[in-house]
Amino acid sequence: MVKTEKIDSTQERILAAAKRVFLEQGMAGARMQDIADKAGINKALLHYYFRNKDKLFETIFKEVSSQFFPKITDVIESDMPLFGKIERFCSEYIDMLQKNSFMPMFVLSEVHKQPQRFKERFWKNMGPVLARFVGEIEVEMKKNKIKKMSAGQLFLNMVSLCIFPFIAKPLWMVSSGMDEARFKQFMEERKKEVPKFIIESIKN
Amino acid sequence: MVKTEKIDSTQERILAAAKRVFLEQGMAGARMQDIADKAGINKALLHYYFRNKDKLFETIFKEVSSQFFPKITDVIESDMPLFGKIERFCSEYIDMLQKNSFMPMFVLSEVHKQPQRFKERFWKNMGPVLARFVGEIEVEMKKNKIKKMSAGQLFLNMVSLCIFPFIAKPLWMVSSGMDEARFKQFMEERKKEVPKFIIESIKN
DNA sequence: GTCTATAACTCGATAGAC
DNA sequence: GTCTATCGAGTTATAGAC
Repeated sequence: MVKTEKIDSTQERILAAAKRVFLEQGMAGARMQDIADKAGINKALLHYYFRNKDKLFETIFKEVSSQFFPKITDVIESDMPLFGKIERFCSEYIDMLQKNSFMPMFVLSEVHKQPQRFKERFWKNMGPVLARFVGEIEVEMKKNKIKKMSAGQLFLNMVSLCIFPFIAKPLWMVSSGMDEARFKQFMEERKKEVPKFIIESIKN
Repeated sequence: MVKTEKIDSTQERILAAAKRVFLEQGMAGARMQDIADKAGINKALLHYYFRNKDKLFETIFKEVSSQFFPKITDVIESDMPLFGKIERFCSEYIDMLQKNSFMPMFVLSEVHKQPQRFKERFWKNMGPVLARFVGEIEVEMKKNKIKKMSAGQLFLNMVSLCIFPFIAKPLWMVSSGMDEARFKQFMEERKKEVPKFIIESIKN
């Protein structure tokens, strides 16, 4: 080996720590000290790697939100029939969120504070793909393959059913008395239940 | 008049200002100075009325989250048939959120940070009511009035469809290019669309 | 009750040695 | 690259006059 890759480099530990802290606390709530502690270094070194908090946040937000959307692209771009796409769209989405259940809260609460920034940096790729999906739904309606309704409303229904449970996760767990394992199982069932629920509603 | 009620008392102005600021910024992002300014007083006086930021926050959170759930109680406790309840549950809920679109983000992001606190202080009243509603749904399923599925999943679907659009409002507006007026109209349509969508899916 | 002034503190950021 | 020490801005909170 000519080059030694330090597998657990300082930079990587910083990013991992920052991700945890930002996802849990949001930009305003996160503390550089806390990130430094979790990365096992001190604040000065943190600033050495990422000039300031804003740049660090930016990096994490980019990473997180670029994971968050694009897997979906594959499904939409595929040549499956619509019901198949809906099934896979929902189950893939829920699956991804199960592995990253902090993401929706994080992304949404930051978009909520900086909508313009989000639009400029993250929407340009994803927008057209989703627009195409909505267009495809409209075509199926015109052909009377599915019930006629607003395609925008239907799309919003779809993402609501997938994403909301993860945003409401702490509330739901506390309210229903579910523990982590039970919640996981409940979401597992949802991968089938959600598309079934949707298709049941729109099929002719 | 024996007693003069100062209709726009300092305390009330503080609470109104604090509500605005906390709803927009969350606990961590809100500044006492900002609240004081919006209330037209200074920080010292703010501390005179509410010993510290935490106590002030607590008060607002209590007020906001106690508005957030209970209107729903009336609908659930009424003696309408199930489909009627679903219709009114959704339309009332969406209506309430239209007037307070910051609430869901606020409540959820704080519950997310302090789940236990929420459980202890705000769940005791609402829990049983919602449990009764879910129970009623189960009964209708047993009687084969509606399709059989998990009543918990159905209930979660219902609240997801109502609440999520308001959480995603900034994201949705940026993505779809809707302005405030168009979004309002879109939500107006949703008051009919959501219950229709649900009932279409569960009816026999 | 309300104000001015300021203490006390938190936190992001930098200087400078190693 | 990494550390210790410290600065300085911004905030919460209090003292004390009116």
